[in-house]
Amino acid sequence: MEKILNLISAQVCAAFEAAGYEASYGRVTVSNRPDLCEYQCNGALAAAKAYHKAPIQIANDVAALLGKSELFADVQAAMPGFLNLKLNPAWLADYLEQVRTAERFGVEPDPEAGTVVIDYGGPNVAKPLHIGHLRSAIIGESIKRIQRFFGSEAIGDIHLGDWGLQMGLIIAELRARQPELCYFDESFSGPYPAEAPFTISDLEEIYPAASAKSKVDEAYAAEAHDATYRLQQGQPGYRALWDHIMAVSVADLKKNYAKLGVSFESWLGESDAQPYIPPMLQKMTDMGILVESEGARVIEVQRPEDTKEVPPCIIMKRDGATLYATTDLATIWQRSQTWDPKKILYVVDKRQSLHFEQVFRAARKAELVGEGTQLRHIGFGTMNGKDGKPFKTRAGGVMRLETLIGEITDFVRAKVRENNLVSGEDVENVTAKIAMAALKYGDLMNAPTKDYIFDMDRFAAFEGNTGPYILYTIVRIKSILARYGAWEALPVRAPESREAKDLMLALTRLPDALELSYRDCAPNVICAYIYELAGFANKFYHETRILAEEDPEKQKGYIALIGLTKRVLEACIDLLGFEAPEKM
RNA sequence: GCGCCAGUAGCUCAGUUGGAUAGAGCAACUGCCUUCUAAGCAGUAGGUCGGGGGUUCGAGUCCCUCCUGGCGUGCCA
Repeated sequence: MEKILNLISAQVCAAFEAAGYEASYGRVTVSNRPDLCEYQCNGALAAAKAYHKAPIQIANDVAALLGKSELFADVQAAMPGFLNLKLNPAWLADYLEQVRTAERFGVEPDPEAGTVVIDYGGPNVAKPLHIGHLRSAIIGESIKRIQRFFGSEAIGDIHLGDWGLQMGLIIAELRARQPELCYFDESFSGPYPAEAPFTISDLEEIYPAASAKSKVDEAYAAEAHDATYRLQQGQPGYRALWDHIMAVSVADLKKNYAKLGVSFESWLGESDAQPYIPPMLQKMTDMGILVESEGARVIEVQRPEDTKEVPPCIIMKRDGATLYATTDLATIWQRSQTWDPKKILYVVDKRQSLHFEQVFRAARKAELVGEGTQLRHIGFGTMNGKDGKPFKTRAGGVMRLETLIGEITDFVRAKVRENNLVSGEDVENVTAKIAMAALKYGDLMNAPTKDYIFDMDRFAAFEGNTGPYILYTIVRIKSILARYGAWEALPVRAPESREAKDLMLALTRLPDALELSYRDCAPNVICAYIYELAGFANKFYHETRILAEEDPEKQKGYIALIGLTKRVLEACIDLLGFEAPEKM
């Protein structure tokens, strides 16, 4: 359905035209002076120049015409030439009743929405998830849900880091520790054991140990490189070990992402892109774009219009090995052939922006995607500690995701018990929901591209602009609705108080917030919106005795209003990736 | 060196295509619970929007310049 600002603007534009001015000056915005009006139009100020007239005179002309409109309860021209508008309460109620009964609150889907692949995982196998993976997972999951809301067929792709030197390091270290294993016996003819010779805990210890050793021990590093090479050549024992590493690791990853409420439709990894590499290289060679440079094979991606220097995209190293960019390009080709997506979105640390710029340009040049396919890097900022430097634990290490979730959960549980509104088995259920809201909202409220300070105390506060505040608002409404009874069919009624009208006006702003968050892949816009909406809801709640209201018609109106508010808030937090409990 | 991003209240951050008096939260202080959940509501205090120029009726927002910080910058991922 048509957005309220467009309906209002249409009226004002018509008035401008009727008064003898260009219609486009009639564009209306939400007021930045809520004490004076609800909507404003600044067109008279802009028109003054073109018509060589005092802005206030133009505003007066238009105001006189608008006074008759049924949309407005009040129209004022204010110095130096603002048009201040207040809506007719009855008209507002009619509009909101349409919103209430419409599919998806009347928000129009994107007619251009197609298949979209979203890459928001990137965890390395054999390494525990740490807080560096948090933003990608949380932001990516939210963007996926927003894409779906607007009609996209969204595929979350975890894109596992399951290939390359890290795997060689693990294999080399396993070989150093247990050389007697059959995987290292080249004469072994199989079959290899079904059971892995290690657990996830072993792997999580092995990888960092091997990585550290390789940095100081050149011979060891060479062995790791050799193991990587042999694995990539398909040596059976190494391949069997790799299968074990994958099975153990993926099971653990699934468990941990599930705890976060994050899921993926595709569990492919870098290894799955490998078969695409040889034909891709052939294609690039045939096209004549794969050129030799300083011993490496590269694709030049500098463009004449560039003001900056863009280094070539290196496809093959001097020693013939492929690298990160090669795999990413092959993955693009793979995705393109598998899903033919309209968009591929990468939710990856913003420090990799140059890498993606190079890869995207190379992909275009090599025609790995159709021209209609949008490639976009949604770079997110670093999570810093209170000192402004990348977040570290007290011991100086990287904090594991499990630890973080555990700490927040413990805090919330204590608070839930203290509150005493839930008991028994519900405690854990409610605790988990609140903890997730605190964690996710705390992250998503920041613009993705910005670095932000990760402050455990702030997550623990739960006052003000936090996830629990949003949940609390919903829970209070739910509590009233539960006592009232059937509320779903009650129609919206014209507001009689300032608080009711403010809440209704806030509800009409939903489409703008959602569309902006969709366009910019910015969940923070939704956070800002629901914080504002929750504020108006709490003010209304505070000023209005709902259940004690004696006039049943008035009461129905109140119930309809908070019912719609609840539905909107719940729809929004669903897009953010969390949900509200019944009590808290 | 070059490129990108940032600098707004004590702290953490909003601020849509330039519009009226620059907004929140936290921290501080003051009120409001025998009444639908006080994880709430109302209020007080706190600002040369990094500095300097410019564009115009009007600049936190656009242009130039300088300062400070972060990140990136050909064979790691």
